Amino acid sequence: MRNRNMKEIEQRWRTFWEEQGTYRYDPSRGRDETFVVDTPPLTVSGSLHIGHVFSFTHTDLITRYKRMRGFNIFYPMGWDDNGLPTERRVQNVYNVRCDPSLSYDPGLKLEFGREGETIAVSRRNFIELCDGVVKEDETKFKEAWQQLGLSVDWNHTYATIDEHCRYVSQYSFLGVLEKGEAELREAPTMWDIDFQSAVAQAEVEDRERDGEFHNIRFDLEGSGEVVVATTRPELLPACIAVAAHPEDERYRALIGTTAITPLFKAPVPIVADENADPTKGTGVLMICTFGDTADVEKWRELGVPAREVIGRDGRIKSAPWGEDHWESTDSDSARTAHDKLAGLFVNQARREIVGLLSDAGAIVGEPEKTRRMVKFFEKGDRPLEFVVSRQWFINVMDKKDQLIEQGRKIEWRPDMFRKRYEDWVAGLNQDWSVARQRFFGVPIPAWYGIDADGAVDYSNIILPRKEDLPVDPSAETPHGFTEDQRGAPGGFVGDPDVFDTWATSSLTPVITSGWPDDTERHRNLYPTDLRPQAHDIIRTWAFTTITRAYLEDGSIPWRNAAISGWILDPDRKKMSKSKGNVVVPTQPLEEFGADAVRYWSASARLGVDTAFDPKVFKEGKRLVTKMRNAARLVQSFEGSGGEPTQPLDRALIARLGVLVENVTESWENWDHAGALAATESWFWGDFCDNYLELSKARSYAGDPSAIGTLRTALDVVVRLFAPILPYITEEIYNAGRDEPISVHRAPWPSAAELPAAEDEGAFDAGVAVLTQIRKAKSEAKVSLRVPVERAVVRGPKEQLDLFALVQEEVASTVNVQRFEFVSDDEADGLAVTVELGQPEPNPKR
RNA sequence: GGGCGGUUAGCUCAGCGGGAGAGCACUGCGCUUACAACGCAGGGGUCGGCGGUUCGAACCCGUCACCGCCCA
Repeated sequence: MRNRNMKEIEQRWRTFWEEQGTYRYDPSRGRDETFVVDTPPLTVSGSLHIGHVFSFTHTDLITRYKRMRGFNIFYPMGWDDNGLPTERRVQNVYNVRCDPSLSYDPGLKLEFGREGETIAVSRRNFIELCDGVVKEDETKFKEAWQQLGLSVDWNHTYATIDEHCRYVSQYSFLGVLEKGEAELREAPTMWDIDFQSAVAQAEVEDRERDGEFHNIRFDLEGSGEVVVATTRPELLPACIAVAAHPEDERYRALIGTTAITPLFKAPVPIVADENADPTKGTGVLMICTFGDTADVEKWRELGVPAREVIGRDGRIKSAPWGEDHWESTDSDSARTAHDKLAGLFVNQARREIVGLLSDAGAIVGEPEKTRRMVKFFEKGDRPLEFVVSRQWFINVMDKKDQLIEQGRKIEWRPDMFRKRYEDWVAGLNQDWSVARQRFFGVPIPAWYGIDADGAVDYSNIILPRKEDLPVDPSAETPHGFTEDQRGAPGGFVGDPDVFDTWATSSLTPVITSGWPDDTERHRNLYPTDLRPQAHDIIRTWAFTTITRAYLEDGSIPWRNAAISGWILDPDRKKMSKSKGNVVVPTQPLEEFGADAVRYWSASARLGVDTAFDPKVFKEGKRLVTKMRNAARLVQSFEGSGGEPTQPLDRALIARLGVLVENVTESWENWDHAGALAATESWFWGDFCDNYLELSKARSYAGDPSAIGTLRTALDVVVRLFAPILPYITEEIYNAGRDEPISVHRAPWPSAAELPAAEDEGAFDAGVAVLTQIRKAKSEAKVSLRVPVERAVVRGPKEQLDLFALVQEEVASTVNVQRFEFVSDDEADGLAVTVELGQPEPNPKR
């Protein structure tokens, strides 16, 4: 019943806010009175979970506070729709795969949730399907955000795949390229064999896997042998050196000599390497092209050509043993061995080569079980491989110090996340790989020339003119060429790749600011005031955004980074779809209402991971109900009331002033949880439990001082709660108003607006006596209405005098017929003894 | 292995140099003219262990243990 009521309230005020434009940004106001939010573009991948609600509410809280402080709020909304999550979803719901070699089918109609055989579709058809799915999801998400009461200005909405974002993304990239900070490089890159794409360091995670150390005997040139330990024997054909720690006495003499690989008989140098751990395996390891980042580094140091053995499909490639840099002292047996591996997947090849080595007597002892860390694409299922490919990189390795310095100019809230950022930047080991060999994304704006022989000349990069952006090089022709030159000698070929999602979402502060064309708007909106995000994407979103801003003009993109924690399941595990422990917000929003869900979010401090606990929703709902009831009582008294003249009323106002100051300070310190706790405790304790009860007799009698105090207190406390509970506060604020005015545009309360008043201790004295009488009745197991014939209050004279100021209110609240005071200056506080009378007959019964 | 957090009542969490707290759960009482989806009251914790600084430590320092996250 009340649920439906709350739902009606939510619906009514949502409509009101939209009609009134309560949350609209005013472009005519200057930068210093504007508060700009850099909203996270939410990944549109099908479902919203409670963690999103949590962190987005945090953003809305501070935004609403700032709005009431008089700021002109710029609070846009973004959707991150390009990228893998959308492609995956489209592949699943339509059961298709993208085949760029196919041509566009304008009549393609596919049923949502289609079963049966997987259909291959053209790139353009695939993108159209992605566009469709994304539109639907955006509508659903928008509905959820509005229900939650986010004070977003929906006139400023962007999607990372829309034309404007493609424009900004490509424009910015061309600028980075012009500055010489983007490069096309053929280099070993981490590669996901399932998604068939390069991935960046930020998207990689280590997972622990079982492995086995195999001890492999290498002959030494001349005579002798050395035993190499490896968990990846299938990389033996790619071995370009073996390494031991320079301090390892056992092998020191071998450094600088040459070993011969078994099976392939390739001569390889024995080198010193700090990375070789003498305690692991035999202490001697293989350097291969490429097993890991350390191999890549060592390979660069050695300056020898790579022997690539793993293909983009994850299978072993064939190799021209005996030719070029595939030297072997016995090419025939090398070819024979290699032929047995070619075409196998990595793990198959591992078993195969162990057998071959074993047959050749090159295995020493039994394999030793081990746990090892293996690199995976965070969304991938099979280990990453390093493959040599041509990729676009943005230079970051040479800017670590500057990027750390940029991070220090930003206020991180809480501050510990600055450290997280700095550690990530300091630990970078490769430049930022921005190209993805995918389909649904912002195309890389480049073509490459084709020379007279028909070969692509990657050094001849053809760029679009800025006025032609955004472009799709696969479908559009570069300026000065004609479409029939595509793929022809002397012609061009389009870069088939798209940007990684982060390459575009790193630009969110300028996507919304009007950059680069609307400079006036940009000046008013950049840098932004607030970057809200969760801590897991500091290495991606925060890092890439700081990087892009630095590369563009040396600026910091935002003044404050407010970092939300995670919502964990009750076992303190991160919620994730794959674990099946995700809570969707629909049910809590329906059952408890938006204000209660927001209360739950607001009760957690920034940066703190919190276990999901639905009891807090209940608590929030209880507070909402309490407010409605208290407001109903206050608003039921006639008249507007007057100035507080009674000691109790003046004390309440004084205490309210202290509360306002404390709560304001909490907000200024980005501590919404502290603000909520203080307001709630004052409202529930001082106001409802004590003041409301103590003042009742006077209020019912129409005392202007009491009624004025009630109205003032309610008005202020409603505004204090407004950022957190936007619906119920709007409802109370406007009760009885003919023309509604939004509380969310009302000024934030200040102590100065309150009538001057003092609290010398009468309130506490009254409450102390009140509590003791309540307790006495409770212990006597009688109703609070039972009269007290005589109550003796003993205590220091000073406190008795204070109590005397409010004794009538206490007497009427707990039905005391006569107070007696005993002065005792030795006493610690006020002590009350009561003599109870007979219960009055209850007229209702 | 390095870094960063955390460990406070049965649960979820505040407090961060001078009274050990809130909500929920539990117990008792009470339909008191805003509220029984409520009110009033109560029980329950050597604030992870051990050292140290201090007149005084949950709070500062050191150390250990366990949990989580980030990175190797």
